Amino acid sequence: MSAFEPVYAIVRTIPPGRVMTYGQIAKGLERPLSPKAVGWAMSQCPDDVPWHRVVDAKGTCSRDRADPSGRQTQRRRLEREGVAFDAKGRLDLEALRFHPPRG
DNA sequence: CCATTGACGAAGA
DNA sequence: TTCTTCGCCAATG
Repeated sequence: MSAFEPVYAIVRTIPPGRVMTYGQIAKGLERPLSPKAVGWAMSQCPDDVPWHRVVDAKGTCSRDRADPSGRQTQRRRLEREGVAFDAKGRLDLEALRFHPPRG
């Protein structure tokens, strides 16, 4: 099993149509990591994690280097949940950012 | 152990 | 607003 389960646990709490950023997750952890570490964790997340609900701090989709198609997949999945993107391919973080309970 | 890479973030120009 | 630079933690060679 992965040592990043706390990261996956948080991502799994994000409801459909909502998003979180890598940095937000990183700081929200009981034992905080760097946003890069969270990105690495997500790169090998299990299949039951809604990875598409995690975007960068600018509200844009990620992964355009490893798998160019993945970026489209993420956007498609989010749009399917009702998330709207602007002309620059960004979403409204202030409105869509999910704030998980800390307990 | 050192250097490079990776689904990032904030600050400076 | 876009691009560059540095910092960050973990994995890989």
